[in-house]
Amino acid sequence: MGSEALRHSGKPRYLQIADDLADQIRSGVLAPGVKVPSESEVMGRYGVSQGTVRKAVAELRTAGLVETHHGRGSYVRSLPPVRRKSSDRFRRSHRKAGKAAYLVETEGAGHTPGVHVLYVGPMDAPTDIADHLGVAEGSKLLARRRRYFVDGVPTEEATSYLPWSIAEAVPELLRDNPGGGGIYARLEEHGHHLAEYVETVRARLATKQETTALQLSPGAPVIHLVRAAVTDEGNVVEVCDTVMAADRFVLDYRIPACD
Amino acid sequence: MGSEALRHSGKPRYLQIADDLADQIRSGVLAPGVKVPSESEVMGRYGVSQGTVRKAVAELRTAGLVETHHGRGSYVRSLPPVRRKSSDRFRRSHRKAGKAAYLVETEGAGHTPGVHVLYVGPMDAPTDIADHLGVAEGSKLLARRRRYFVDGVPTEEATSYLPWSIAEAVPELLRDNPGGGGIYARLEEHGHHLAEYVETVRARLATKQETTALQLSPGAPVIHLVRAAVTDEGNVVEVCDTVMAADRFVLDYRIPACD
DNA sequence: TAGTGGTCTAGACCACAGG
DNA sequence: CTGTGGTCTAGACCACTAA
Repeated sequence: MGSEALRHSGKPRYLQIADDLADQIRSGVLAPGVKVPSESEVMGRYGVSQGTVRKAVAELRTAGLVETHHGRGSYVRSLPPVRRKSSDRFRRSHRKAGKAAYLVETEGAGHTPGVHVLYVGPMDAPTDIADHLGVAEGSKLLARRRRYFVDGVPTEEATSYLPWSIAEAVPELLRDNPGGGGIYARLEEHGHHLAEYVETVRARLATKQETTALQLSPGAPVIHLVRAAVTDEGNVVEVCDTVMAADRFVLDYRIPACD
Repeated sequence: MGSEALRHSGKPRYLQIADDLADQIRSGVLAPGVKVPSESEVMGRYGVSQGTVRKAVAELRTAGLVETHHGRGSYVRSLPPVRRKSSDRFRRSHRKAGKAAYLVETEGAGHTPGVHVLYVGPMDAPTDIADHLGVAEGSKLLARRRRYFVDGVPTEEATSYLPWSIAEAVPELLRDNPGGGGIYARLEEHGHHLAEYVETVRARLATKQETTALQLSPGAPVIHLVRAAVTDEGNVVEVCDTVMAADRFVLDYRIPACD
């Protein structure tokens, strides 16, 4: 009985099994990409029922150690490359090189970047975005939604929102590729001189859609970052809403000391 | 059979039940703090077995909507206070008021702050901290570990590390309460003029210990923040390692645009 | 003690992937 | 087709909590 094993160790059987497997993964007995023994095999090996094995594997999944695929099996997760989002990525000098920040960052780390444009076009302002932009809810905005990849693995999904009145004066913004230096370069070329960026960072569990879009395990955490670009006049001309796979990013910020 | 219901909706029964309950919570039918119907009651109401109900409740738990207590029942989580860590919280002018940043932030939001000092004393430098401080691994450091509360609920655990050579010259740092303005004020009084703070932000799932310390549900995400305090001379005099319950914080950063 | 959530079983059927 | 993970049941026993 399970209760017997429980008395022996003071720990649920499914956690013992999960720890056993986790040790094998961390020690390299089960290498990244390798198939984890099937449920029925683990059932036999430990003499437990399927439900117990499933609970054990669920533990490993939320710990980010394995990913499960219906009909195929469970596999040890290969650790994805970590990208570092530094706060000086918005320097104008970087834009002059003509490359977007993510390209430089990713290639510099020896990885292959990729972007997929999901949508570029008009959209009614959602409440939270409207708040940031200082416009009415439901106002017409330009939305630019794209998904970023590193070595073919999706890591990030970002949507930029701009008031339509600003966007229509900058024709490049309606194209999939806004050109060298990205949309901030285009905005500054059209007289919107940027003074600062304000970022707010949250962390939470991924929604079902995000789990799919970013190929995450259920229960995996994401970083939700909202950045507002503010001009010299104090106007917010763009808001960028980004959802990142938490285990693939580290955010860096430099805060100058002041009085 | 479950398969029948599955065909009807294309959705697993346990998710239907979870969604039903989630709707009742969001619509206010089940208010914060209220007891969720017991497993046996839900079993009867939906005509499913205990395992199915448990999976549904597990969903609500990882979604942060509910907390379960062995032997007592499940309760709708009362929305926790959100503290806003603005990047200007380290201004010297705030320190002159004599209050620590967390006190001002928490009281300003209408909540009752609390601190519990867990440890103040010497410690050997862990590798990552040693890297930040630019000292050898295993060097003698002063460690100051404390847990922060909001309205009695633990929200954050932070450890400050300082090279022992610096700490021993500032006697207040060895006391539980370092005095008005916190350790940054003491450091500046002793000639360490701070030029900037560098923060690195990660998000991940809580470990077992963190789950206990911060009273989180298993599988809940945390924000892991490491801040280095840098002097005019470019020396790192303090590193603060903080783990926060992700759903209780929003981090704010202002990034000045520059060339 | 009664009621609650936590663990476990033995067996069933389903949906998916691959040979 | 076989083997895999995903869902579900009916029933059992345990551990914790509160009356």
